[in-house]
Amino acid sequence: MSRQTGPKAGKPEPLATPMEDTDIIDFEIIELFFFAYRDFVSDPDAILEKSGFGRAHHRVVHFVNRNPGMTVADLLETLKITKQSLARVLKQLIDSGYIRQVAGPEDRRQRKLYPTKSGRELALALAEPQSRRIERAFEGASAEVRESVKAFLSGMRDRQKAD
Amino acid sequence: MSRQTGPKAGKPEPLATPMEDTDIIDFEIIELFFFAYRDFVSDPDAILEKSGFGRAHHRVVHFVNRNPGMTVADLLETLKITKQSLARVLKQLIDSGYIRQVAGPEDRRQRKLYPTKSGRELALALAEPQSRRIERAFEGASAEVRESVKAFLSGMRDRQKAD
DNA sequence: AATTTATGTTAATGAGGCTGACATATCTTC
DNA sequence: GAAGATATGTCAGCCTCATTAACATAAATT
Repeated sequence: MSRQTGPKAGKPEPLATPMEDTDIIDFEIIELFFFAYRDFVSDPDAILEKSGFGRAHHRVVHFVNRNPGMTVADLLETLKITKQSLARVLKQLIDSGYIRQVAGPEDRRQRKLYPTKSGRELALALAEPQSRRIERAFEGASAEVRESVKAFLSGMRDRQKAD
Repeated sequence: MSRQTGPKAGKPEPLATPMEDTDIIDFEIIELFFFAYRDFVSDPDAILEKSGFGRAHHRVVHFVNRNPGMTVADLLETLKITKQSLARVLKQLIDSGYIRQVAGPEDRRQRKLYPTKSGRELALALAEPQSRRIERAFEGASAEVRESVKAFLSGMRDRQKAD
C-alpha cells in the first residue's frame, strides 16, 4: 500500500515527477552555472583560509589590483555592499600590509587604494588556480568559442541604470 | 611633490600599475564570471526576501524539485554543506509546506524529499527570472554557441573524485 | 546482540552581509 | 566666512548561513 491514494488524501500529495526543462525555463544552464561558480570560488577559498581571510578579502584585493587608485566609493559601487561591510575587510587588508590608502591629490577627502607588493602577489596567487580552471574548461576551444563565452557572461550582467 | 620618492622611502610603495591579463592569468573572464553570478542570483534573492527565505532555501527547493525522492544525504552531497546547516533551512521549508518527507520504501531510515504543489510553484517562480536572463544573454546565439557555453560551464566543475 | 548507518537535534562559533546613527575632514556654494 | 554637501570612518546591534562537536533515535546489517 503506497500513499498514492489519490487527491482525496488529507495532506497535499508530494509531487514525484522531476521538474524538466520547458520552453520557458532552462534548468540545465541554471544548474551548470551554480556548480561552476561553486567550484570556481573553492580554489581561492582554500588558499585564503590559511591567512585567515575570506571571500570578501579576495574580492577587495582583486579589484584594487585591477584598478589601482580606485576610491572607497568606487569599490562600494563595484561590490554592491555597504561601507560598514567593506570597512572591516578593508581595515584588515590595510593592517596586514596588502593594501595602502593615499589621500586623493585633487580631493583630499578621497582615499585612493593601491596594492602593495605583497598585495599584488596575493592577487596573483589567488587568480592562478582560477585561471588554470578556466583554461581547462576551454581546452582546445577556438577563439570564436572563447568570444562567445565572454559575450554570454557579459550578457548575464544587469544592464546599467541610466542616471 | 608626490610620494614617488623611490625605494628608499620608509614604507613599502603602493603599486600604481593595473594588473593586466598575462599569458597565464585571464583576469577578464574571472571578472566576467564574478559579475555574471552576482547579478544572476540577485533576481531570486529579491523574490525570496518577501517570504523571509534566503539563498539556502532556494538551493534546496531547486534540487528537490529537480530530483524528487532524493534523500537528505543526496542533498548534502549536492550542496556540499553540513547536515546541521541544512537542517534549519529544510525544517522551515517543510513547516511552510513547500517540501514533504516520506520514509524510504526500502530503507525506512531514509527521508525521501518531494516538493508539494506550492513547492513546485515556488521553484518555477524563482527560475523564471533567471531563465529570462539566460535567454537575454543568448540573444540570437546559434545552437552551437549554446552548446559551447554549456561545455564551458560544465568544464568549470571539479572533476569527481573516484571512490 | 552489537554495530553501523541515516537522520535529527542542540549548542557554540564565525564570516559576512545589513540598518541606523553619528563623527570628521574637506570641498562647494551662497 | 558660514552653511551645506560629500567622502569616509566608526560604533552598535541584528540577520543569514555556514562551521564543529556532541549526542539521540530508529532501522538496517552483521
